Amino acid sequence: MNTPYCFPIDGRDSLGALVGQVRTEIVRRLEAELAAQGVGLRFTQFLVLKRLAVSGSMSATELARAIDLDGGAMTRLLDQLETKGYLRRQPHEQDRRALRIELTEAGEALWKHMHESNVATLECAQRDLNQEERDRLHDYLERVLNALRN
Amino acid sequence: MNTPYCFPIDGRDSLGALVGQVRTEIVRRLEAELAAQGVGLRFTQFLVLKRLAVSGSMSATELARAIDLDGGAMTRLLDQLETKGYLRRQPHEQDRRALRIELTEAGEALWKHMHESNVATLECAQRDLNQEERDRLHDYLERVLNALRN
DNA sequence: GCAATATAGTTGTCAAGGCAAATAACCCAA
DNA sequence: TTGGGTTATTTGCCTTGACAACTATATTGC
Repeated sequence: MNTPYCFPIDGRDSLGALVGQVRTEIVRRLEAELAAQGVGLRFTQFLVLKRLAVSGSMSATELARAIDLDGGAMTRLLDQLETKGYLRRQPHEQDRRALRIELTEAGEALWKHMHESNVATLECAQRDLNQEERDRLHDYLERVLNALRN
Repeated sequence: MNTPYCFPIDGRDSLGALVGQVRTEIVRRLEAELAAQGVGLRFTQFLVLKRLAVSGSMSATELARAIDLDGGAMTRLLDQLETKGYLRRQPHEQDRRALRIELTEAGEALWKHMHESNVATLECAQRDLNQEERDRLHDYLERVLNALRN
């Protein structure tokens, strides 16, 4: 019997589409949480401030790699956040090409404020997963990421 | 003893950043696979053709919702894929406002060709996960997605 | 030391996609 | 049936981010 067009369709979304949707929803939710707190920041801006708050000052390139963003986009993102007064470009001690991006007092204070939104969003996302499942999800995602990056 | 600036840092990337990076890498890998096959399509274009091939003809809005894309972006995406000859806009039988987007023969043929790239990419991504882990990863992601969407 | 190469940051350009407005058509209730 | 609200598609406008070119500085090989 001839069965044309018989692909192994699993009805499920493929991993690419699924992680894309999860990311979109996390971004949406976090930006909404921030807006509810009166903080008008986009997800990427949030990531920059978070990284600086968590890991401390670093160069623009290190920052760009840390949040997986293009260097050109980083320049303009730093412009925005510097204008808003949340960070400063300082000269790098060892490398005259590079910068040392550091949070201002206002940036530190903002992060303390945004931290709640961050926790709330992550908690909401993982609401239906127990601790063991959360750990496994994280583990699986990191293994997938490593596999993709070889 | 005073411990200023002691945030509960877990060293790990938060879920939002992690899924974002996974998605970026999957997109990158799939587009590279497609390019290696001589197919010059972007990830989103691929998603549209895949959805049509898997689920059959549907309206532009259904398509947009299925791949989580803005309606305006969908219009322009359909323009591109129609110009390339992979799909057709047909009038909708029941609803004169709507369209019935259907694959052309060329579109069907292209999907058969691209299917391999899709499988290869997913296999690469999940290379280090056994079947049980793959199922769990999928399950967790869908639960996270449902939690985020309420 | 010096030439060749690599890296940091900036800028211009472009495509993708989100949002809002406009138009057309549908649907429901009075 | 008709008026109000909703939905489908299209278009304009705008922001984000990728890529490439450029300058300045660092590093490496000889």
